Amino acid sequence: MAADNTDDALVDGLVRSAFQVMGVLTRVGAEYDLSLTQLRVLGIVRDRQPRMSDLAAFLGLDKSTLSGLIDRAERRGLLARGPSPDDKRAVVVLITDAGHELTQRLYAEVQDALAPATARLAPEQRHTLAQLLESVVSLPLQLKSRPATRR
Amino acid sequence: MAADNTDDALVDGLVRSAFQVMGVLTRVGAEYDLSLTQLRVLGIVRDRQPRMSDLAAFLGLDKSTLSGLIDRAERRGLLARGPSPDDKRAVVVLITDAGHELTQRLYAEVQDALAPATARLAPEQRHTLAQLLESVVSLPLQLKSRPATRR
DNA sequence: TATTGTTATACTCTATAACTATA
DNA sequence: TATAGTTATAGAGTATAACAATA
Repeated sequence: MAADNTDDALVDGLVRSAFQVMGVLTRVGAEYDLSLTQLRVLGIVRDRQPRMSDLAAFLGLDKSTLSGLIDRAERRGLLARGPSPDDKRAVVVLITDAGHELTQRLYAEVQDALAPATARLAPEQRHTLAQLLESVVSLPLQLKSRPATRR
Repeated sequence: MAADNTDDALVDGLVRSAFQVMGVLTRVGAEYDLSLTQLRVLGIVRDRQPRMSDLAAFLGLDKSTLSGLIDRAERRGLLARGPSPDDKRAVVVLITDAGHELTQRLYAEVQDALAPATARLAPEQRHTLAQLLESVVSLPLQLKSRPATRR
């Protein structure tokens, strides 16, 4: 509840860097007519085949929202829907070849767009920052595209 | 163009932490029926009286988008419009008392919501992270709510 | 009965284009 | 002529509610 100056500065830095990164992602996405959410979906589905409901939960969106999102990406040939092997109600989301190519291009551009910002740091500072962010980023949200171990 | 593993990890950390922070902001905002953008506007207008066009430029939005945004916030009594002293075409955005109170509550909640994540770091690590983020966050976008020095 | 996904509906966010008033 | 802001319009993103199919 109580917060000292360091915490203020940290929260401020996290929030401001977040807005900056989102600005970059928004701009890069816009070049390809992709929203932030579409971009994120592509990044997630890039190496997973989640079910609609899992993806919705991971993104914090309603399933109905996801239906529309996937509809539009599917209409553009970036994603596809497929049947789930173990549940006839379920639908899994798949990335197409075109979607995969686009995603790779997209993420390379994000890296380039972020370079001017990260270049302000010395190599060992970049390393430190990467490590600290890794610690801060929570991993509680996990996509169980393949139930790893049933307990 | 070429990017090594550290850069990959850094960009990944920046992007993931950005999505995490945005998730927190979205959730906190949603408690008060405020979008991310509304939240951001409140944070900016908190200690500034920008003109509509300056605010739009800062946020990277079209002026027409801002008209709607301010309309809705004004309808809720959080913001108000006022005349610009030096330009009869211009409109300045003002925060109301209610808006100010809400903003303070909001930002305290964001701090609390982010605490579990930042608490994973030791105090001196928090300090380091705050400093590194400060270096990374660019300040090229400046709101000239009061033209500091005309040149 | 509960869960998965879709559809209908409504509101916010967003941009483009056309317009008014002022510079 | 150019800039500041609003309005009309349209598409995307979002949630709620109601529904069909499957568990």
